[in-house]
Amino acid sequence: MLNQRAPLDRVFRALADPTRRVMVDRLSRGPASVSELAQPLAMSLPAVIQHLQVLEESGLVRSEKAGRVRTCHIEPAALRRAGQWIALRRASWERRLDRLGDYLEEDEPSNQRRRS
Amino acid sequence: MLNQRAPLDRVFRALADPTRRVMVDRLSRGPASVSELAQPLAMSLPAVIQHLQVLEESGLVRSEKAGRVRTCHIEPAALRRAGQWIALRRASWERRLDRLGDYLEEDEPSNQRRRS
DNA sequence: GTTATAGTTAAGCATATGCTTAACCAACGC
DNA sequence: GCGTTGGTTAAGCATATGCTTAACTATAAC
Repeated sequence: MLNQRAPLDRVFRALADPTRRVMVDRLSRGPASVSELAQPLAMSLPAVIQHLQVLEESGLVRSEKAGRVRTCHIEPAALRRAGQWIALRRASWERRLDRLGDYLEEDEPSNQRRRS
Repeated sequence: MLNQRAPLDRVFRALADPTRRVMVDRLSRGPASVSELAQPLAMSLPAVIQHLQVLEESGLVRSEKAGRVRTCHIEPAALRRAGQWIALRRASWERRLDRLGDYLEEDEPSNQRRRS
C-alpha cells in the first residue's frame, strides 16, 4: 500500500530531479524496461535503479519483473494528485482576483473581469 | 533574473517540503508578511526565512520590504509551468491510450473510447 | 555447462538540506 | 533615546541525497 503519510512530499521530491523527470516523460509514452530507461542517461545502472526506487516510492511509477527484465509503467493517479494540488492553488489565486475585480467593478463598471 | 537553467528542478524541489506547500497555499489566498507566514508553523523564524528563500529562488514567490515588514506574494507563472509539465505528461499518456483504443476498435467496433 | 545479459545490493563519498541558537540590524512606538 | 517588533545572517549539526564502484544474482542464449 502506498505510503499515505506524505504522498505529495514524495511526488514533488521525485519530480525535483531532472533525471527522474526524463524517466517520467519516457514512461508517459509507454512502458519501458530498466535498460531502456537507462539508455539515454549518462550515469551508472545502479544510479538509474536508485532513481526508479524513488519514483516507485512516490507512486508515480509501478514495475514488475518477468524473467530477467523489469518493466516500468507510469501511474497516472499520482501525477493527477500533484496536478490537482497545483490547480487548486491557482484556482484559489484566481478566485481572489475575481473578488478584487468584483470590488473594483462597483466603482468602475467598464472594468472587465480578467482570466488567465 | 530568475535562473533559467533548472527552473523546474527548483519549483518541484520547493514544493517537495510540506512547510513550503503550506506557505504557497497561504499566499495563493493573498499576500502575507513573513510573520503571518510563520505564525502557524512550529519552527524558528530563521527557518521560515530559509524556506522563503527557497520559494523565491524557485520563482514561486516574490517579496518586497516596506519599512521593517517584508510582504510576500505568489507568482502564478512558476506554478503554471509546473502544472503544464504535469498536464503534458498526462496528455501524452492519454494520447497513447487513445491510440491503443483506436487499434482495438479495428477489431471490436463495440469497444468504446475511454477517458479519465 | 558456460557465457552474456539484465538487474540488484552494499558501502563509501561529496554535497545538499532543514533545522537550531546566537547575535545582530533596521524600523516603529512611546 | 529606549524598548519593542520584524526580520536577517552565520555557524553548526544531523540527516538526506545522488552518484560511484565492486560484487553479486537470476535469467536467457548458445
